[in-house]
Amino acid sequence: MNLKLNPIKTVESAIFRLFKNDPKLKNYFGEKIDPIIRLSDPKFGDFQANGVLALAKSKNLNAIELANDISQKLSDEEYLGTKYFRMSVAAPGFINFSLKEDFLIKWIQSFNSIDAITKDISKYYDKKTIIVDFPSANTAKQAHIGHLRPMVIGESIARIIEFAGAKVIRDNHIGDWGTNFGTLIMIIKKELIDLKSIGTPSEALEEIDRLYKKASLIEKLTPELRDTSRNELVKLQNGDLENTQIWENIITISNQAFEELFEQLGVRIDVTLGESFYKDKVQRVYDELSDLKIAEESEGALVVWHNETKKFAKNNPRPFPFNIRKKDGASNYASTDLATLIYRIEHFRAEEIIYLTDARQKDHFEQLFLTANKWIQAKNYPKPNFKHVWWGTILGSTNKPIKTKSGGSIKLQSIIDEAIIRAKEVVSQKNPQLSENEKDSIAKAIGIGAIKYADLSSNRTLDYVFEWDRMLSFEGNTAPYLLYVFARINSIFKKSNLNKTIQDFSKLSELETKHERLLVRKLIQFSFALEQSLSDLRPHFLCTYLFELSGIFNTYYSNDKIIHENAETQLRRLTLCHRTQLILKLGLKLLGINTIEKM
RNA sequence: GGGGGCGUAGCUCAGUUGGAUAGAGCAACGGUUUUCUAAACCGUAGGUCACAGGUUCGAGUCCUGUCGCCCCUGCCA
Repeated sequence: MNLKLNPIKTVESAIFRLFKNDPKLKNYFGEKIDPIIRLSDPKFGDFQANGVLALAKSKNLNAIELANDISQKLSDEEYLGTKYFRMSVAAPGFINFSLKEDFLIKWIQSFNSIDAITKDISKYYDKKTIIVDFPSANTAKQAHIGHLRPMVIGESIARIIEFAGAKVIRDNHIGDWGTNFGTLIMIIKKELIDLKSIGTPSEALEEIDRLYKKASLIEKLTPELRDTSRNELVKLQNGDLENTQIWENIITISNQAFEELFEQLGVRIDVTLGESFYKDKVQRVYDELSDLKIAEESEGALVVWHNETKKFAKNNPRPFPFNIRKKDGASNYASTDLATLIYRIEHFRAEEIIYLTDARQKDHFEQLFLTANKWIQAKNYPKPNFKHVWWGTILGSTNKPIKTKSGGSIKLQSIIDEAIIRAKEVVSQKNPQLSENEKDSIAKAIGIGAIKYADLSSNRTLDYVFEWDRMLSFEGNTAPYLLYVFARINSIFKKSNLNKTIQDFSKLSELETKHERLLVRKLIQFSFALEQSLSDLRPHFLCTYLFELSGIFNTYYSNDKIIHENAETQLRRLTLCHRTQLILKLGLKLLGINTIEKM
């Protein structure tokens, strides 16, 4: 048997082979059937094939008889055989599959390292070039809680598809070319501010943020200043040296301040190409889309209608065009996104582009993709896949979007700081004997891990409620609970005299207890969870799995003594600890969460 | 007005894309430690899956309608 990480694949390919080779089945159903194999309730087995029911129905056959026929044929050595799988049929026509002991052992022996797992899973994307557009940091403004989800979800998705074999380019598409720069330059000149002398990047950014708010207020009181600002913006756009210098300083400060956050949150960025980079590339968008008659003038602006989609059709009572050039001739979000998209195809040879934003931008991306596809088709450009990965809002305890008491947005840095402080309080309380350094590094891992895990563990398309006590709790589906299991296993290895970095754990002796078997079966389900997360780019499937794995490990731990007088038993149980740790570390890594050796 | 999302236990959430008797965690109640980290484990209780129809062997999941909440709806990104 060719062992696959995911045994469902093995079962599936045996069924496909059967339907290809068996003349009777092939005649009746053809080769393109879907066996619909799913995990099943443990009392029925490990997996079940639900597809027989539909097949039987399509030809008016007795489903149980068909299921019996198929499962009997699968027992042939040519297909699944009987060494590794046990099959049974249940009403009204399910085929149940159980993994036999030999399979459990063989699987554990085969997938004994990250490399072994990587080798299997990297075929999923097979070196496809994928641009992940995140976290779209803004400039001249401090990061707030709204930046949390793009950083956390984006990083996790990037890691997951990278692990699945994609060549990932993380492109931070910064908003560095807005009208706000006129206002900022105005106030900076007016107050003779030297941005470089302010302090650290985040302090400087805070000052810029404050200056902008102040300037907006002044503009309201003295409208002449608004003209000054507009004039500064025009000068900037025309390449005025002094204004360009100020603009560059602001961008540099913003990027540096964001990098501090990326560093803390473990976000990696490959390229940072903002709107300013595309400012000389939007003309091509206007030209080509106009020439192709994809875009047309409307109320002075250049827009794209999509008549095949009711919502974006021209004859809609309340029209909703894709506006790609404002009536004053300026570019906007849409023009830049189109220019960016073409650049990514031509320069990066992107085969897939994943955009990460919140739910409110769904219409924009629907219009963007419709427009891009028409453009690409007309010009015969290479056509990548487009995906919009979106998410809901972070809510406060009142079930309204989370805000500070005064109604402002909460700074991302203050969230991180508070998480670490809260985590440290708990660590100090639980383990007062640790050194201050140890407490700090543990608190950092737990605090940041907790924020991230809270964001990732529920379905991203839903809103979620931000609750400190829950995310930092050591009970339930939380980062601390998972991290604890990891640390606990470390402690076992320390107590045993086996060095897990030297020992290869390549053999596994016969399993003895029910908890050993349950743990192995759960370990085997890893790839299933991973593939679920991959198929829809939803990390919460992986979270749910890791939580369940941890629970099963804890049960195992409290029932089966691992440090054992019998050397063989001890080695086997330590091997299971080793694999649990392997999967936990890998899974958490894919979520962007660092493990800690002790806590 | 139009479009989209959501509604599952007191609370926070899962529910394997239509499968077998709807699951966790918290909170509540009860139990487990001379033994590898009790930051753990085990148990009890808690449900008209918003409501009403429909589709079929089979619906929390798909379709229609109703109610409720949230978001988007021409030049912000």
